[in-house]
Amino acid sequence: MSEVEPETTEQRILDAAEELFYGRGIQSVGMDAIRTASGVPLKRLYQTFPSKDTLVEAYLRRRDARWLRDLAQYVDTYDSPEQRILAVFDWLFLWFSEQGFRGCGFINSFGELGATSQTVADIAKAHKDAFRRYLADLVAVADAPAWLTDQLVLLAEGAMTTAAISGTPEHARHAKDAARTLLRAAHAGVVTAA
Amino acid sequence: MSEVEPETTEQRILDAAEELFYGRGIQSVGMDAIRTASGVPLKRLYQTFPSKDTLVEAYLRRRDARWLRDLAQYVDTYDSPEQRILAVFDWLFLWFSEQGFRGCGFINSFGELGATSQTVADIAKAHKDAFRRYLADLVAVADAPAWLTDQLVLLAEGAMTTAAISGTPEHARHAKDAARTLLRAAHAGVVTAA
DNA sequence: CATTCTCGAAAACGGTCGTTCTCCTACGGT
DNA sequence: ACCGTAGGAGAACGACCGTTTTCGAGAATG
Repeated sequence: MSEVEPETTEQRILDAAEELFYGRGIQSVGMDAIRTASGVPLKRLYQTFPSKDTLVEAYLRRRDARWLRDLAQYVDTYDSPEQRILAVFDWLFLWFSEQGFRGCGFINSFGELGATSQTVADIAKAHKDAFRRYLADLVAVADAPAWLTDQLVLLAEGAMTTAAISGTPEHARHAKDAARTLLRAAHAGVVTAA
Repeated sequence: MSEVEPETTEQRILDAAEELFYGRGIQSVGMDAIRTASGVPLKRLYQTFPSKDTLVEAYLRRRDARWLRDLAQYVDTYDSPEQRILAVFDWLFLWFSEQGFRGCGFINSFGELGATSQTVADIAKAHKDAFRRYLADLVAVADAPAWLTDQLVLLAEGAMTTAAISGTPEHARHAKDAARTLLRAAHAGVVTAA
């Protein structure tokens, strides 16, 4: 019962791992760096996560769940279906403005390890699918055509990578502007087939 | 004068390096794999590129130039300013459909090494800037407002990452549909301010 | 107090990687 | 034929990394 700190060992490891993996890339971070950052000795670290691969997997899964939860919490502060769709891009702006923002952790890990690790590729795909399903719900509630979802996904994903590489959050505003135009066009029944 | 093959040593190295770096990620590829794939012995490899870092840099620079050149060549087969803009997304579809497509090499290398190597981060940024300038030209010639450029960039970048992770090229079509809608809205003078 | 057990710090191990070096073959010039 | 040199194949080296093991300092128990 020496639980002085509220944080469990697993959480301390995952906190350190997330900051390092996200901030520097996965392969650039050794287990020793995670040990130093978390203060958890190597022995206990390997008792909690039997390999670096499992730790990477746990990092991605926790980040996946928290990212979608935070997004939904923000969107839930709006009522109007149209505003809820646009709120997604406001939330992106807040995220892009955070110190240490370095793009989408799943796009980054897919680019780094997707060809090597099927697990990482699958988790990234599942994350993007979940995001797409969330947007599809918002679109359905707003009575917009289903294909608007695909367009909004592209704007959001494009904003993430562009914001990461350029280092400025303003691209979320541009995405929101475009989303508003597409939303209005969809509601107006403007069919954009060739 | 034993130049039987038209390829120079440097080209053979870069060809092998590009296929491996792009296909598996940079840190996952050792110099020995490049030696095997290129058939160039290690000694000559290091005479041509004094370190892995310089080889990575050369890989990125050559890919940058060729990518933009290929895009422009395709777009140049169209005359109408509007069709030239939309042709960008047709070219993306062709690119996404190529065997071994694994997303944008610059987004990938930025996610993997951008935090560690300022050089890689700079090259990725320069590549995206050049792409943006190219789109800005197309937009200007089409007499569309400058801010349309920002929106088109987001659609293109989003299509790249979404196509990479999902593994299907259709997202280029969705991006083209959205681009057409945004282009029409811009020409109609629909202001999308809040 | 003696003993056993727990646990953290750090050394050690095996493998890989970037880079250099060695050795050997083959050829060119005289 | 002989020698010098270039060039290629691969061993070698030093550093690092993921993982395991050792060692010693306490705490718990009799």
